[in-house]
Amino acid sequence: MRRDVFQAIADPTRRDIMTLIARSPLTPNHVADRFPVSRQAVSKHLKILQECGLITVTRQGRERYCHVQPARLNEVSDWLDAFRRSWEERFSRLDQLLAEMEDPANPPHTSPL
Amino acid sequence: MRRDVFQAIADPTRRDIMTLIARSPLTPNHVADRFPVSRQAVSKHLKILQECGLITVTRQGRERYCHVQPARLNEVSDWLDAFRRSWEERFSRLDQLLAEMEDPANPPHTSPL
DNA sequence: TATTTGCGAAACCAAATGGTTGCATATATA
DNA sequence: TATATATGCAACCATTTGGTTTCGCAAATA
Repeated sequence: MRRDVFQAIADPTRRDIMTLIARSPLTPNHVADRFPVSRQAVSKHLKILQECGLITVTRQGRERYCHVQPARLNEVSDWLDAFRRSWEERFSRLDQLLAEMEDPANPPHTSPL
Repeated sequence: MRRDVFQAIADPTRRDIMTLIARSPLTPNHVADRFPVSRQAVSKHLKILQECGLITVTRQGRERYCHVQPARLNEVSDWLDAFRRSWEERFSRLDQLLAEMEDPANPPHTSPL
């Protein structure tokens, strides 16, 4: 099974869980209280987040606290940055730009980010 | 079927396709040449990217050119920004911080991004 | 006109996903 | 000690995913 950060945040519930426990660590039960699915479904989401390092869990007696690990999201922003660099590189390649200007299928004036 | 930007970029092949055509628009066949899967598999990926607005396709005779639409990725960076705001808010809430310092299950010195 | 080329659509398939219910276990508490 | 609480794990299920092969059709070309 694929288990990477991009796949982890593809699910809207998992994104919401991340944002929720970013404010303050919560136990699985408290997290589950905030979502319309079962405790076990949330538990699965937490396991996936844990497996790709987006959260860590510390035990405190019979309770477990889920803490967010924000640094792991750098993988996403790094990819976004690399993508944007590729996009901007397009405008610095004169030959490419000239070719596009002569070819109506490749409009050169598509707006950047 | 879910069809949003997060789900679209969850697949590594689709991320690579995005980065590839960010440099310059390509036809589906040219895109497929760059990947180890069949042309039809790539065609499906392109359809998904198109359905969630990450690429647009212009026709030129019997060829189609796939163009990246970078602005749609703002949905991702917007979520990252919102998440980081939530994370930073954690440090501005004094009561929360004090509670964490007294509770070893909630370490207050977890490193930010 | 006959053929090649570019590409989408459909049918099919194994695996993954996101959910459920039920059970087990460890820790608090009465 | 008996009970309640917090939580993980396993089994099961329907749907989605990512891939394949096959077919069809429109546009270019011989």
